[in-house]
Amino acid sequence: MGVGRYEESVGGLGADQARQLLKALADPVRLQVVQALAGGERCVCDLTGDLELAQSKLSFHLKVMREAGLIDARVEGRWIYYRLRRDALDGLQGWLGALAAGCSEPAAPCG
Amino acid sequence: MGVGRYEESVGGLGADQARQLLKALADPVRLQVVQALAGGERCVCDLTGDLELAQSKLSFHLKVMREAGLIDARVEGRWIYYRLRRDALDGLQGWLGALAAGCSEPAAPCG
DNA sequence: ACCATAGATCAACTTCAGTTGATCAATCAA
DNA sequence: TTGATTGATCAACTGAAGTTGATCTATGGT
Repeated sequence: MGVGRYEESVGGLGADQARQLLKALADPVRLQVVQALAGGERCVCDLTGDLELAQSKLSFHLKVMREAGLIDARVEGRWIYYRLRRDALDGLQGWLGALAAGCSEPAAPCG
Repeated sequence: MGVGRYEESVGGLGADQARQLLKALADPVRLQVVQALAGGERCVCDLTGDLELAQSKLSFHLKVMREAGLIDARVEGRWIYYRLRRDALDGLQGWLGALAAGCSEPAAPCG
């Protein structure tokens, strides 16, 4: 069988969606942002100030996270509020759960 | 053979541990390996064959995953069996759950 | 002892993600 | 309208992460 032998999708999320989300989370700057957003919605100007990040830097990372589906934006006047997407977090949790489900099977001896 | 260094018995993961795990998962090659291991323990030679990866390439990624605490190795004769660490997957799940818990709070208006 | 196989490691190379400073666009207040 | 502020975007630069092919070690079979 070779290619395609393993399920390309587990736990409701496609492998590629999961990977985008994981990648969006796996950066130190973005992790800071995520932790700031874990307490609730925040506007960009607050994030810039609290995290002491260059504006273009923060904007770059917000875009990565948005394109991965990890966060959502809401425009209000001239401010933009970002928040974590629960469906993304829940989806990843489910994906991890599916991985964990079968991972304890012993190997077929390889001799 | 070096053992993973993921050890946190109680409560959630530290942000840095979580980030190491996320990074270990957020690579296309490593994700293939993870999905192969999701069905249970496998030896390296099987992985090399099934995933059609260069041996040094696979070895590199296995090392990254091992150092992140995502997988464990077991030596048996001249074969080495790898498997996913349940504690790592469970830890990440819990970490995500903690994020999701408070993320729906509305923002304090920013004017 | 010899040889074949499993798998780790190394150095050279390449690629791509993140940083930086600048500029652009949109909104609001005067 | 003008000017100030929010935030996105762009191009040039940098460095870390991944790839490749070679070599090295250890184990087991003959």
